[in-house]
Amino acid sequence: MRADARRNYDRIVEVAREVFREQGYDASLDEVAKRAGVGPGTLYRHFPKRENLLDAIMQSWVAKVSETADKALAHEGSDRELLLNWFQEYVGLISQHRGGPAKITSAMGDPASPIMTKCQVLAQANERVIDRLREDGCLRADVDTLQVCRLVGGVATVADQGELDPEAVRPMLEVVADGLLK
Amino acid sequence: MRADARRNYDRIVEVAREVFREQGYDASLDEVAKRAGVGPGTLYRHFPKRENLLDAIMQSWVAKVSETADKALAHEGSDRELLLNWFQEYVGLISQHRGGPAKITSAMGDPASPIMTKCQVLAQANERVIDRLREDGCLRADVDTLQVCRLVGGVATVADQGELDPEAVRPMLEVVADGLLK
DNA sequence: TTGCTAACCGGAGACCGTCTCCGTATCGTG
DNA sequence: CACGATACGGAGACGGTCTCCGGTTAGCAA
Repeated sequence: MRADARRNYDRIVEVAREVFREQGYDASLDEVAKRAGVGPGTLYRHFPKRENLLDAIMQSWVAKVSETADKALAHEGSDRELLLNWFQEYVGLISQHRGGPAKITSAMGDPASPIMTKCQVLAQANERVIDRLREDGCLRADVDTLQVCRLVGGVATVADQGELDPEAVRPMLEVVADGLLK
Repeated sequence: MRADARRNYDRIVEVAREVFREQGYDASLDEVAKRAGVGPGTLYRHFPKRENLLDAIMQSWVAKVSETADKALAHEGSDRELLLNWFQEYVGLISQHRGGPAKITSAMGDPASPIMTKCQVLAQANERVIDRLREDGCLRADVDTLQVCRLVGGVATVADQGELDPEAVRPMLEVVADGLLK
């Protein structure tokens, strides 16, 4: 990759992160290109689909995911608190910008999506937490980890679309947690 | 309202119902106008915003909602089965076309949405079921009916966006139900 | 340094969906 | 039948997506 291409690439990713945070995942890509000081052509050559751009943005995100799961697993307290705490972190991780929860949750099971592998990292982080609780024997028998992702993703999605604040989200996560625990 | 206006109005609603069913809630409105044999101007005069059209489409829906709740309440069986059955019906009601679950669930708490009153009907139907179970004393103390709508709506939303089949939805509804029941 | 070529840029513009404006046509009443 | 109120519909402005290709530049080789 040529140096100027590299510069533009990085610039676009940086700007896109900012624009998505401000305006959500539906923001105009031409706007991103304009702010990055490049033509639309340049943007679309580097990122043919919107999701490719999202993929690049999420590069640093995967490290944060694992790290967050580690912290959650180190949590002192009851199983319920551990699970609930993780769920809240999970919601935070996928709610970086508007439209994120829906996008990430649906990409999780879509092999055609460029961000699927990144979503898998999240799914694996979740699995680590679930497995830990399963070992403790406090989970119901038939708990499927992908289902857990979908449930928590669903809560995050409605919260995102309804612009709910975290205080309204917590009780919903409690219901999900209680439904999973023995 | 003039007779020709009435005719066009009805025609548009009928066609829109069909198009939304085929292509989801994001379908092109010009396409709807074209199929209905009217100009875009006519469509947008009758329905200034997309949601006004949805509102008209849902006219007959409200009756079905109450009816469905009645049937669910008449259900023979355990409390859990009653709740689970209602949840499944609920998901079916809001999943008539792609994009429906998200739209309806977020409109429920949005006073600016033209379809809010219709969503309230659904919320009230849900409340009837929840109240009935509360009377039976099988629900946790702090169950909020709006939260229940959001939870089930969230499950329906991820199912809609991930194109999951009903068999994948059921276990998620079970988790929610179990989290609500004592 | 210079010259060359593959790699890259960027903007004009095609395409699509939303929505408006206003000249024209139609209804239905007197 | 005539006339005013009402409604129609299509041309077109607008904004977003994405492509194509003539022009430019980086970086290497001599």
